[in-house]
Amino acid sequence: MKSDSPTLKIEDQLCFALYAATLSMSKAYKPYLEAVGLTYPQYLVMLVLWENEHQSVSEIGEQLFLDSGTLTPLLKRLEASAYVKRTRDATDERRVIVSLTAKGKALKKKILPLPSKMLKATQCSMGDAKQLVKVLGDLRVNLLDSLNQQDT
Amino acid sequence: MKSDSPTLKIEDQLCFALYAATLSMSKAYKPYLEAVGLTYPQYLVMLVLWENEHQSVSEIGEQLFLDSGTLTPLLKRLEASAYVKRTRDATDERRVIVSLTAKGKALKKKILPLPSKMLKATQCSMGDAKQLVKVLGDLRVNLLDSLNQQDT
DNA sequence: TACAATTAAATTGCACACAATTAAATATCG
DNA sequence: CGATATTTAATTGTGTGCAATTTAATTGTA
Repeated sequence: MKSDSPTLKIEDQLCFALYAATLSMSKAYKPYLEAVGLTYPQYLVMLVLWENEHQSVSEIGEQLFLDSGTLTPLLKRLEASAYVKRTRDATDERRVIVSLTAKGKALKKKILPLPSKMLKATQCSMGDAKQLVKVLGDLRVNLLDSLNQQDT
Repeated sequence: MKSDSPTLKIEDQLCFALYAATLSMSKAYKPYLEAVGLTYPQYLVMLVLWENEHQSVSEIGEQLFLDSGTLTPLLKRLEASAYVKRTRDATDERRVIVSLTAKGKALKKKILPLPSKMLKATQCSMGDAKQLVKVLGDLRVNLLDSLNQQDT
């Protein structure tokens, strides 16, 4: 099996395979999330908050690799939907603490069966999915590392 | 090795691993694409046009899984950058044919080494990358198929 | 041939992503 | 203590994605 040098054909591009898979994932989630009034990135924020119900904007951003330019308006929309509330940290007024409301906490139970539904949609086994999560995590780390190495 | 049922932990989610890897891929491409005045989605359109230099908006959209709402403004920006031109199809005035300009064709040579640079950034072997492209392609197909099956 | 149905892009409106800047609060250092 | 630097969110502006609608052109059909 020959291992040629990379081409410019769209179907050979790892970047595009990733891109298209991610868009299709978001589309696959959409009907379920629309039913509870969430967008896909808002769902990711809720996942992070279900693990720890009080977090600053930057703590949420570190886990999702998103900055305040993305999160601030998204969190305001989540607040408008009554899933979270935003309060200034009394001990450091620069920080905004995002907390789950009762409605936000209650949503967790409703969402619980979703990952299993989506796993089924992927047609992956649990083992396949776990391995893919690891491969994609390594890929992310390597790509972000490459940005911090100014040489080629 | 136990294969439990899915959790809601963000780090276990395949959807998030995909999402974060895609964002990091786009960030990794950015310095190279900025140097030639392209965004990442514009680069994907150029890849498609380098394979076939005259295509309608919908033909481009079929390959990239994007619709006219996304492509029309993107193509206008590519036209403003003088990489493509847009003309109505004389035999069917509903269709807009997107074509490469001389500048657009010339860019191909400059971009040619990029996939190999990016492969290096991923730290994947060519074989790893090819396999991942296949897995992600299957995933995309399965996810989009799941949308057309109205039952659970 | 009229005329309804279909098709292809464009448009509109909303929600991300993200770079760059700003503003406010806190920390640091002379 | 006070000036400066740093940190944290918010803001601004650009460019996607995508649903829903609109407009124009073509096709199908009675």
